[in-house]
Amino acid sequence: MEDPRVCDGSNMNNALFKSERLLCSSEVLDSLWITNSSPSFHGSTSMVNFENAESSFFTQIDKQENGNDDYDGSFHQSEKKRRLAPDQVQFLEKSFEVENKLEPERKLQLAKELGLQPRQVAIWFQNRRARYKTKNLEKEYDSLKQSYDKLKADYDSHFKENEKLKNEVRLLREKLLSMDKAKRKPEPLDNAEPKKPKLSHVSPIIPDASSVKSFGARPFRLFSR
DNA sequence: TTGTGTTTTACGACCTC
DNA sequence: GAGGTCGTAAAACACAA
Repeated sequence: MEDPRVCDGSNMNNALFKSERLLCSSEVLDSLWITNSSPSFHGSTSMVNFENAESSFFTQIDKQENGNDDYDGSFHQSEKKRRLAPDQVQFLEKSFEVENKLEPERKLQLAKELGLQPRQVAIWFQNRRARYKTKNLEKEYDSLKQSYDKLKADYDSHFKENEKLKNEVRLLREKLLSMDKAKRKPEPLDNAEPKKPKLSHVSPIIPDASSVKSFGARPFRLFSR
């Protein structure tokens, strides 16, 4: 199996991520963790390259600040679904590369760093694992299909060869048979009577005339006196 | 602009440890 | 019981017409 900490480029919109996604090591993530007390994604200075997701980031932060540590039941009902900001996604991707499972402590830390609900982080990891699995299955399918195609090509080629050889055997057998026939039955000479087969060794079924005559000359008598 | 296909976020049901 | 997968709904997004 492939290392789950791969960079598969699912975040296609983020050029920054594209350029960094080849660095699949824990150092990558470590470099993203902010060691001082201020969360790395709080404040406008951290918001670069938001493209179309402009408003979501602030909304997420607001939610986190108003909510408690974990899932706020009213959150999903009152708010519309919003995409995470590219920066948040990038950070989560890096974290996923390091470890695709999420321990509670890490979940809380990521949530704090990103200004998200811990539940959102958990769900993001769940979905990310699902995407990873799907991608892996596709890869596996492609590889299996390749093997199958190769095997089938081999089989077809061997099948053809086999048919060819079988045909060759048939022709040779026919040739052999006709040669054998020719040996047993040579061509008759012109104007010659065909020879009768010799039947000397065969007992005659019908007795000849002489034996019948002698039998009749001497009448059979059962009781002689 | 709109219809449509794809991706992402979020959740419930169920499973495993 | 916590956290996992799986299936799915729905919002967000991309893009052709």
